[in-house]
Amino acid sequence: MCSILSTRLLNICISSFCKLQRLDKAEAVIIDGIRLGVLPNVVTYNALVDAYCRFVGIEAAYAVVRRMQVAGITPNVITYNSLLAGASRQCQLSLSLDIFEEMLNLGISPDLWSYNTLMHCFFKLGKPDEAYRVFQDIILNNLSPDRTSFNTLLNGLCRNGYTDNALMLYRNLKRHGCELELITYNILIDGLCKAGRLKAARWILKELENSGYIPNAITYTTVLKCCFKSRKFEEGLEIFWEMKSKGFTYDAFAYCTVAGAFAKRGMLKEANDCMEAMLKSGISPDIVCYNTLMNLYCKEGKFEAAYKLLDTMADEGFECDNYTHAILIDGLCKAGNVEEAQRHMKLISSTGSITNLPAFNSLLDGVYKAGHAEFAMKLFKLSKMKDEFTYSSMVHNLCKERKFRSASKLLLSCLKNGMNILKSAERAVIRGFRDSGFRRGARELQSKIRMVKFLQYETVDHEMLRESFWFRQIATPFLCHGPWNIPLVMYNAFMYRSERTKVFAAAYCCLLRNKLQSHR
DNA sequence: CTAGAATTAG
Repeated sequence: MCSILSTRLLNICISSFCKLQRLDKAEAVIIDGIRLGVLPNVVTYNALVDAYCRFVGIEAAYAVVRRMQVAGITPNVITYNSLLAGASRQCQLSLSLDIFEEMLNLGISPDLWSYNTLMHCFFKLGKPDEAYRVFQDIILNNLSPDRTSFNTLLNGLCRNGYTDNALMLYRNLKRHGCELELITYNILIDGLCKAGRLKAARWILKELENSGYIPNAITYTTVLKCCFKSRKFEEGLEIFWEMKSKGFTYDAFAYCTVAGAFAKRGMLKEANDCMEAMLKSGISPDIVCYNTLMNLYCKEGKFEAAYKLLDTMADEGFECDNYTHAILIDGLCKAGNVEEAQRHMKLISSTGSITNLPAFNSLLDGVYKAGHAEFAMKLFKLSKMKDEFTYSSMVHNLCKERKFRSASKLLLSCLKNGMNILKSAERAVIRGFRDSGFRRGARELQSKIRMVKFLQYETVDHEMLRESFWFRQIATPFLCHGPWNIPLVMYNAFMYRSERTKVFAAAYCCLLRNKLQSHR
């Protein structure tokens, strides 16, 4: 009895030190405990594994797992959930899969947390199919998805372009009387805002308030960002003042959003004031704040200050990320110092192997604008990674040189690759043809664009239809009130796929179960 | 395990 109590005390001690990121202290306490005859158990080691995952790395966490095995303690689901969450946090998909497999091999059956984490990981990596398969697994393993499962699903659907499916899932959850959390509404509002569907977002905001919740700082920041994105600057500022008066500016989020919006409008003084107000209110800057400041210094042309900021960041223990480098490289290019930008690009590509497409895009644009058109074209052709900005920048630059034929070729190849191009780039080429007297060329290009888009849309659309259908069927098994209300078309599809029918039935049963439980 | 901020264009 005594030893159980002591181990419990030990665990409380360990978990406190782990939360404070004092892993050295935690380790010391374990050694002291062993010396005094208090042996650590699974709980002790699990706290350590989680802390190592969060603050050090997966490898270090695995070292703890090996240590516990040596000590004769078998890792359990919670150990593996921590490892899984750690890998997911770092977006290491293959590692997550390995961990999951290892877990299965050891005969540890995953619980809801394991599945939720895995699902989140797949969504984060832009693999909604895999994520959906995980959701299927939850049901096939006779587990009931909880609120977090649905929140993760909603968030993942929104982030992967399935806003409609997310909305449908939301409606069905609501219709079945599931109690929604504030976070659920926030997820949806953010997803809808980012998809540019302001009307729907406003509607959900209203439903949030109708269900008795009060919008929190996150809701406000989401709406704030949305205002600036849709160029409702004044409205955004008003919301910011409201946030201030309600005490929702206790962290850096709102300040960085507003400062970023000011900077984009060229109102550098106001942006600076905003950041200064933030620092004055005692918020300690994080990496995003530093990047926002970096952007301001670059836009103002204060490169000395920018480099000094790099030193400050290093002193404070912050490592530069892709944003930092992209901002600096873009700033240097826009200031006409392409050589320095190239030097910095070389520096970051020599130290890390991570690709930084925004930085590359800025540099490419800078090189072209500095008069090295051929070199830029060579870089463009050599690069494997291209996005809509890469193409748009090239098209714009070609148009400036009045090379409309090459520009239109590039534009069409961009669309054929299934990528969008900025509307401005499209307009530039068409206007270019028209203004230089090639009215027919302009018309031809327009119809070609329409054609390519149509073909693209056709293939994409079928894909989307099918996808959305499966999502509706499984991820939102509550689309219909019951199997008896399924539209005939869907019913036929169920008949073809007995396995999916089974999943649907299981999902429906589990929903009923949840409903019954919540009524009790 | 789930929600908000920072970069490229216009």
